[in-house]
Amino acid sequence: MVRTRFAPSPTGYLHIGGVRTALFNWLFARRHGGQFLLRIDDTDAQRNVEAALAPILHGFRWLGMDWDEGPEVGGPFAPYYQSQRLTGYQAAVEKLLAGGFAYRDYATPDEIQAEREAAQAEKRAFLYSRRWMAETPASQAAFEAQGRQAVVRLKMPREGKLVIDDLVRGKVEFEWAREQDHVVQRTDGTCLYHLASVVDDFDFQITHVIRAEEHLSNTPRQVFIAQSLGYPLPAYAHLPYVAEPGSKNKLSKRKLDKYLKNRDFALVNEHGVAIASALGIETSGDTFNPVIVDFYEQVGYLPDAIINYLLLLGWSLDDKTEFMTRAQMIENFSLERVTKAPASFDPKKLWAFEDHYMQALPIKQKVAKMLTYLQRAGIVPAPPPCDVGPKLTRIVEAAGDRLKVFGDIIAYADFFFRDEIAYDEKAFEKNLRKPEAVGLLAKFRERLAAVEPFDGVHLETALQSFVAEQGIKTGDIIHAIRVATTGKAVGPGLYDCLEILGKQKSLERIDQALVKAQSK
RNA sequence: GCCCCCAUCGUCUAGUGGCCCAGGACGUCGGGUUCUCAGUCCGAAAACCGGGGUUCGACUCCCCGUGGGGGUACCA
Repeated sequence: MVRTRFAPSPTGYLHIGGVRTALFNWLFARRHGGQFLLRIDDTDAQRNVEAALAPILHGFRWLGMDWDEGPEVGGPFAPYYQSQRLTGYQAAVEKLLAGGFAYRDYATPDEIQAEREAAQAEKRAFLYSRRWMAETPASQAAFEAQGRQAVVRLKMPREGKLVIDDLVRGKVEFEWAREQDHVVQRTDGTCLYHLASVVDDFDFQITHVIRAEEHLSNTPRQVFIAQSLGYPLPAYAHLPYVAEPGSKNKLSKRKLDKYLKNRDFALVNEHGVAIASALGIETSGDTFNPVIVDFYEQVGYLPDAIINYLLLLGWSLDDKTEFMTRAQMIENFSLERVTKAPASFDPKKLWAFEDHYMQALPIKQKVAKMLTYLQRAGIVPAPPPCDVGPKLTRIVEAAGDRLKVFGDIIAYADFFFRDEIAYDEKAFEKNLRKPEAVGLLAKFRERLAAVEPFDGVHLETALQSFVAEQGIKTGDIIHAIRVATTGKAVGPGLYDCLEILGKQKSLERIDQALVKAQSK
């Protein structure tokens, strides 16, 4: 039976790098028909854990990574919150102490620091002298009489070595004598992460600890704790971290300013921020950006695109497979094929996956989802009038693969639904300021009024014959019509635009543009 | 300082001693198609960190550098 876990801290957001780690855990568990659980590392958390956890759980659900045990779903080993498991940690500390695997230490932080600095000055590895170690009640009392307070430290072995057979990295060796007597319990009685983590992994019967490589160096002390407590060891797999765009530095949420200097990152960010602004979402600070999963949900990316991209960030099936369904991912995932080197996050490639998945999405689903975006942006009223559906379907069809995320519909649909039109002034200047252009547009307006039925085929015929008669090229008139009727320089095919707009509205807009063109 | 991990095109990667004067994808550049944009089609440029070994033969194995990352906390 395989059991894996992901242990988020309730921070209020789900980090893209964390999702990658969670994904590999989830995939591995599903691959082997095991369980994936969520444990909440909230030992040093402040007041509102639930509020800070909600966006994280929401993100997992949105991405389709279900957990078999953990918050909200419970499970046989509940509770899954570390803050509620303190007595278990305390018991473990007692056991360590009783077994001689740990000791009460009365050194002050300054005294430890002094020893550490002395070792460094001599260029040798620091090893605590254990001068303030109390092993008997008598020495305890003596130290306490001096007003000293105790922490509990691990009494690490000082000879031999540890060999870990890491599922990603292979054999990794550590000399025990290089390992510190780490603190497992503070003077105030609270326990530290490593102890808690090991106890929980045992209690939850975790078989495979799959986590970021920053924990590789921490593994010896965890192994020591586990062995001292008589626990069986889980298998370990240390994943490379996710690096910054275009660099090998670890991706962190704190360096947003730096990432925004990366062209691709900035582009993806701006695109998302524009959509979010139209939706009235707060986009300031470091709560809304491409490092955070919520960004993608709000802007309207597809979970499958995110997952597929993340899957390939540090893992590959072979030399060519890029796109995989969930079932294929589960069927093929293996830790042996995880890369050892860090992989940098490339927003442009994520964008390419999004593009692919969006184009593959059935039109009905696109329309349904995009309608909610138009409503949220206030372009379409909340219970939509019944004619909106067919019209929106036409728009989505006409826009085609220009729509990369659901939120893109806002920019493509607003001129079809809104009465007033916002002109791209630059395009207007270019195409509608010259007298010839205005003259042609005025002439074509009359031609347009006679087109019947007002559909793509007839519109094209009308325009082509007009062009032939006038002895001009299509390009000489079509841009003027586009700007006049849609306000923009780019967009879906013009015949589609006119047809969707309808004759009346098309003529009105041309008239309006002619007035504006001649005003100035 | 000490310990550990890592190193193929700009990026994600394939490669487990000869199939590699290194393959795929994203991106980039050039061209075709087109009313714009998007797309699509065709084409191009683009990498084995450096130095020593081992071997008939190294991207692949070993050693030494160099570079990057992590740990060394009464953080997680």
